[in-house]
Amino acid sequence: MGTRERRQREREAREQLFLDTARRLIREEGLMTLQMARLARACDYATGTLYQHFASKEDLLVALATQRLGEHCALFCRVANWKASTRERMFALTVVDECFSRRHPTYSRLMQYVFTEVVWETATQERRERLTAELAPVVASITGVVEEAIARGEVHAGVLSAEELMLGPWAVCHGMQSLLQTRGMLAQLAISAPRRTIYVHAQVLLNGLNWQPLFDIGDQAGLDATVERIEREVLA
Amino acid sequence: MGTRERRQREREAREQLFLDTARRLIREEGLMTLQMARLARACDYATGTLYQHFASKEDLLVALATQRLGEHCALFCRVANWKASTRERMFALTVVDECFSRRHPTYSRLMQYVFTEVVWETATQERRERLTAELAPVVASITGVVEEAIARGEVHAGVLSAEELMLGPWAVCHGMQSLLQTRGMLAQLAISAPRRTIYVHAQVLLNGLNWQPLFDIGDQAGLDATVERIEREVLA
DNA sequence: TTCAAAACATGAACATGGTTCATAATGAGG
DNA sequence: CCTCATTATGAACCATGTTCATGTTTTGAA
Repeated sequence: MGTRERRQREREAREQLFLDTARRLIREEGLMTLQMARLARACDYATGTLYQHFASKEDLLVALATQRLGEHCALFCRVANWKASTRERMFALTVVDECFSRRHPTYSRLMQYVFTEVVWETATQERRERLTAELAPVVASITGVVEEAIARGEVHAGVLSAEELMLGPWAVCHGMQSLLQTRGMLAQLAISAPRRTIYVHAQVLLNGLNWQPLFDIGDQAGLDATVERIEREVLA
Repeated sequence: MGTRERRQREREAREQLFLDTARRLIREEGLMTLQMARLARACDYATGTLYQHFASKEDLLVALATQRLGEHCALFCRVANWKASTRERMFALTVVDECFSRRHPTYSRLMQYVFTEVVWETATQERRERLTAELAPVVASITGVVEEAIARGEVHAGVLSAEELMLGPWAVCHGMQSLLQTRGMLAQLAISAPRRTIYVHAQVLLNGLNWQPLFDIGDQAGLDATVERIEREVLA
């Protein structure tokens, strides 16, 4: 008698429906106009039913972010296990991250909002933990790449731990995207090729770490080829 | 007869009172509990009076951010005009930024929130423009440093424009601070010395750009001395 | 000094939208 | 078919941002 299980499955399917619909509404009408009552109605459920799944609006947003973050982290893990040099893998993280953001335009805005004090502190502890839990495996994977590079002598960590070391590429990638997406910033600066700028600076940082084999920063064609190869082999 | 002027001055003083009190309330009780009615009451004014200064709550927040951003940019301009090598000045930007964030702990959280779609799009166009206007001089100053370095042959821009080039150090600094302040991130990673990590990566990036004179990344004492000197000479 | 008009301050009323909960509907087990 | 537990419902509730009719103050001319 699988009654219990069937109910459970139905419940999960409904939760997914709420999340998918919320995502659609956000995509179509923006984050700020998302309304709990309208979301429930759009799914043909009452408001109260929605609240059986999510303790608050903030909770829903964190859940939404967690789901996409899961996909995001899965991509990173794939990069970490990619058959390529440690240097290429480190760079591939940036490429993959940039492509993921481009494929999901509302994702980074949602993330930015979710990590805001106003949202984060209002969400349930459980939701917050479930989000941060997504990070653990990816941190482990990437730390693994860094440690492999250190062991092979392809990079010299110096005073930094493996985790402190990987924070650099992460910061370049995250910071650059954050700046470029901030309205009124791109207008201020004359950035003709934002993607290329991100990639170049990612390579610059790795060169600065003396991560072997060094990349010739002036080699535009080589950079394009590398990016193209990563997209082909990792994002297929 | 300076009646007109007196009224104007009183009006500005009141606006400042609102802003200062808002800042205090945010510092004491957090961003999310800030209430317009309570803020007005705390200043011994009616709610409506507050709305004669700020079109909405979001407007108030943008105004608040603009004010601090003004101080922040002034510091950056001071760095740009500091009597030191271009390399030292570029690095000093990171140091000054980090110190400023530390001195004003609620500032970066406010900024993060203000640049959120939900807040930014809700604020008046005028307020937004006034905020972005603060950036123009600082972008010009720093671009000037970059161009000076290029002219002196202390750095080779390659395919990047001066503005694209300066985006790198900016992104490292901003991205690193953003990551470190994101709750549940620091817990995940074992970062023992966040400040040092920021500084090292800033130097790494500049080395990667081949920005002369190169810095010995392993030289912990030299780094400390440089930071100490910047704090003394620029932040005095 | 007086007074009409303009400017301004007030805070109760309003509007919006997140959240709850009394009630109704459902369906499982007997 | 009945009973009871579980779940769905959506109108009512509540917190807060915003407005606006009203009262007050200031201004400048008579």
